[in-house]
Parts: sequence; C-alpha cells; structure tokens
Amino acid sequence: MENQHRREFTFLRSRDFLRHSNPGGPDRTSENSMEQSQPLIKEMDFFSGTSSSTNKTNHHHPHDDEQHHDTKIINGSSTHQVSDPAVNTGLHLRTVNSGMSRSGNEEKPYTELITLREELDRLHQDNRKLRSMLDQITKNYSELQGQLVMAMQKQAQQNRQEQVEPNGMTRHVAVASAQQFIDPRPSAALDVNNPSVSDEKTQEVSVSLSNTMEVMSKERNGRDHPAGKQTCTHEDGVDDQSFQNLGSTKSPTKLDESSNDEEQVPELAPFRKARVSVRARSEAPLIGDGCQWRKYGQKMAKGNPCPRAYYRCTMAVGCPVRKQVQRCVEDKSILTTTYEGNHNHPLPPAATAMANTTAAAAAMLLSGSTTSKDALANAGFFPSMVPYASTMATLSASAPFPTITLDLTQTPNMPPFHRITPSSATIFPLQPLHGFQHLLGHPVYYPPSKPPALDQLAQHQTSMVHTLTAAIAADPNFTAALAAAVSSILGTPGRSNDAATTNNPGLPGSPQLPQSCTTFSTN
DNA sequence: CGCGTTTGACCCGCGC
DNA sequence: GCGCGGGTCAAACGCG
Repeated sequence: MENQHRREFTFLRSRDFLRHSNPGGPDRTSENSMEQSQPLIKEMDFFSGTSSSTNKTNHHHPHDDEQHHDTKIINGSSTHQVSDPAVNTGLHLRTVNSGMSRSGNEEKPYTELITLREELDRLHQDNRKLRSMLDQITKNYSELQGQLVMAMQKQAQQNRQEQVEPNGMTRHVAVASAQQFIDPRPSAALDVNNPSVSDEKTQEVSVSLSNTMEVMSKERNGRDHPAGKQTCTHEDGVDDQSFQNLGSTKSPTKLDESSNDEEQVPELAPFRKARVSVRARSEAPLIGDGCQWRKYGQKMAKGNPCPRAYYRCTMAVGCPVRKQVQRCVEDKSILTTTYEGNHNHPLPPAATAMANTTAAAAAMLLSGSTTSKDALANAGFFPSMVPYASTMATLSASAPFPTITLDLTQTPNMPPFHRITPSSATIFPLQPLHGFQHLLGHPVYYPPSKPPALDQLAQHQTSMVHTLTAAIAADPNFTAALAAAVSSILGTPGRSNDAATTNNPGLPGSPQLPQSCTTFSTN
C-alpha cells in the first residue's frame, strides 16, 4: 500500500514537474538547470519507488504487478482512494460494532453502515473527479509538449532566416532537410498522443513519446511498403493514423550529404524506424530491461565476428518491439542493444523506465532538435545540465533508421567511443560537446577526434550538439529513464542479463530497463 | 510435452 | 540483373 502511494505520489509529482516546466521555454531551462538535482531526485524517486515496489510485490502477485503496475500508477490517485476507504470502512465497522454491543443500540449499526456507504460513494465520486483531473493534466501535458515543439521549430525557423550563412549551400541543405524531417513530427506526435491510442491513462506519459518513434517508423513502413510486409503491418497496427501526417517519405537510401541538395531532401524524410541503441559494459549476453524476450534469430553481421541476436518482446501477443543485441567488435565487453518499436501493452515499472529512455531519446532524434537548436541554445540550455554527463549520445541517420545511441560506457574524460559501423554516426558527449554531424538524415561519419574540417561547420555542429544535449537533458522522461538505465546497468553489471533473457520483469532490487523503441547496448 | 533456442532457408532492399 | 547483406521465418533441437 505504502509503495503504491509513494509511486503514485512521485508520479504525480513528476507530472507536475513536466507540466510546470513545459509551458515556458526559458523557464523550463532555468528550472532544469537550477533543479538539476531536484528533478533528478524526483525521477529517481520514481524509479526507486518502482523497484522497491517490485520487491514487495513479489510476495503476492509478481505477475500481476508486472501486468498492471502501470495502470495502477496511472490510475493511482483513484485506485488508492477507493481501496483505502474500503479498508478503513472495515475497521470502522468493527469498532462500531463493538461499541454497539456495549451500548445495546442495534439500529446504530445500520445508520453507521449507511453513513459509511455514503462516505464510500463520496469517495468514489472524488475518485472519479481525480481521475478526470488526471486525464486533463495528461492532455494538457501532451498539448503543451506539442506546442513547445512547434514553438521551438518556429523560432528556429526564424533564426535560420535571420542568419546569414557564409556557407550558404551546406547550411541551407541541412536546414531544409532537417526542417522537412521535423515538420511532420509535431502533428504526428500529437496525434499519437491521442487518447484513443492510450486508453490507459497510465501509459500516457511513456507511451506518448515512444509513439512518436513508432510514428516515424510506421511512416516509412507504410510508404515504402504499401503492400506491407507482415512485420510492418503488424507494427502499424498500433496507430496507423498518425503517420499519415508525416512528411513525404521516400528513398531510404543513404544520404550522400553535402553535394546534392535535391537528393538530400527526399532522403531525410524516409525513416523506417527510429531506433535507440544503448551501449553498456556487460559480460552477460543481455541486459535486463524488464521485458520478456524471445530470440528469433541470429546472424553474423558483416564486420563483426560476434553474432547479432534478434529478440522479440513476448510480454504481449502482438507486441512489435524487437531488439538486437550484439557485442562490440573493438571491445567485446561492450554490449549494444538496439530497440525498435513500441510496446502495445502495459510495461512493468522497470521496463517503463527504459521505455521512457528510449522513447525520449527517439523523440529527441525525431523531434528535429536540429532546427530548434538555436532556440534551445538561446534559452540557455547547456549540456552541463545533463545529469549523466558521462553518457554519450550518438545520432545516426544512417540507412533506413535514424538511430540514437546512448553510450553508457563512457566517462566524461574518456575519449568517445570510436564507431566503426558503416553507417555514419555522430557521437557527441553530452557534456563536452564534440562535433557531431548530420543529424537526422545526413549520414556523415567522422572520427570524433577529427571533426570535419570547416570551422563553420564545426560551429554549426557544436550548436546542434548543444541543442540536442540540452533537449535531451531537458526532457524529464529521458533523464529519468536514463538514470534508471545507468543505475541498473552500472549497479548490477553481472545479472542484468538474466533478467533480460528470461522473464524477470521487475526483479527485486534490480531496476529493469524497459525497452521501447530503442537500441540498447550493454558493455 | 511445452517452451525457448538454434540455425539454415528465404525474402527483400540496395549497390554495382 | 546479380550478388550481398540485413532481417525474418520456421523446422529441428534441447532442456526442464
């Protein structure tokens, strides 16, 4: 009970936080910076509450807990209101009865009973009110989120127009492509947030973001494969309507960056799926993320002696979420897990954390922080605010999927991991700021140590990095989820694997990483 | 016997 | 058009 209360409380608080921080751009910034520890604590509270609850719930219905936990959290306010009074009622009755027998008044119990019933009804009503309030808050949050994105885009657009670029060509292309990529998003994201998608209020926060990703992926699926492969169709099932709003899709082909403006633009839009990768050190074959997975394939990937394993989420029948797990060629102690898709079912608390992480990361990736960079920078976002500064985020627009990689293997002072993948990827430490490249759709890979020559380009990239890191940092969901991810991975290096492989959603003591549409790599 | 993993075959997209 | 590589399927296999 207490756990539930606590969960509920922290959840609501985090929502409050979201709500407050969202409305004002600048305010949000300052709030974030100033409260770096505070919000962090809140978020950590959320997850720690989760894990502790998991521990306790293990006694009774571990499964139940897993299946309905989210719902409870979301509906928390109401649920508890109901259950608590019920308990109290019982106690009251007993007390009353004893009192009764003494007094000898037999009619009093009925009166008491009636009174209690009325009380109960009243509580039910309160409960309903609270629910509706919660709904309202959730809606507001979604709306604000969408508005914020749009506002940032507008501002970025304005800034862009005002700016005189010596390197006009390149810049223009980048902007155009980014814009194209981004534009569709707000509407899509909002659409996805539609109540229709999330009947369960519980999922709203986490789902909304992850859906964004799904939207993107769907978009590509839908366009590229009108006929639709089974897999694609399947995934599209969740919320097809949303991806119609997305920009034109087309050739998923690789972007050749720089030279051809005409070709670049179309290339940017087409994303089959957003992916989130997590790199972490782990001896275990898998990281525990709170979900149940079934291996459905294994392949030798080119350029890597270590096989790549394919997993599918089995927590729900039609869950489209998949993940790929592969060890890093350079450092076999590093495990890379890549998540793709959105869960179509309630997630265990631990899984929610990861889901939020990946969703938020994906949202960042897809939200086109590129364009909003200036706005964010102006607003005063700085990477230093990122709680987990050691984490490296890598954006890759390579191939069909835009991918954001969360590198949990790095420490601030360590040189960024050197990526070998053919796909271009941009790595930027959340704190230090390395040059980062083509974001969304501009696959350009260069060693972190050697950013592309042009100073201006470097500058541009730097600002983008700022933007992205700031945006990521500013997203409570992301930071919270990331915190959970980091703590779970670093905290329980050894056993995380078991959890992931088999079904241990909500392992006691080991916060699990929820997965959504993200790539997760563990080292 | 049921369930999950393994593994070869197959499909599809992309580049040459 | 062909080959390559990534991703998925599904029969076979193994384990509890």
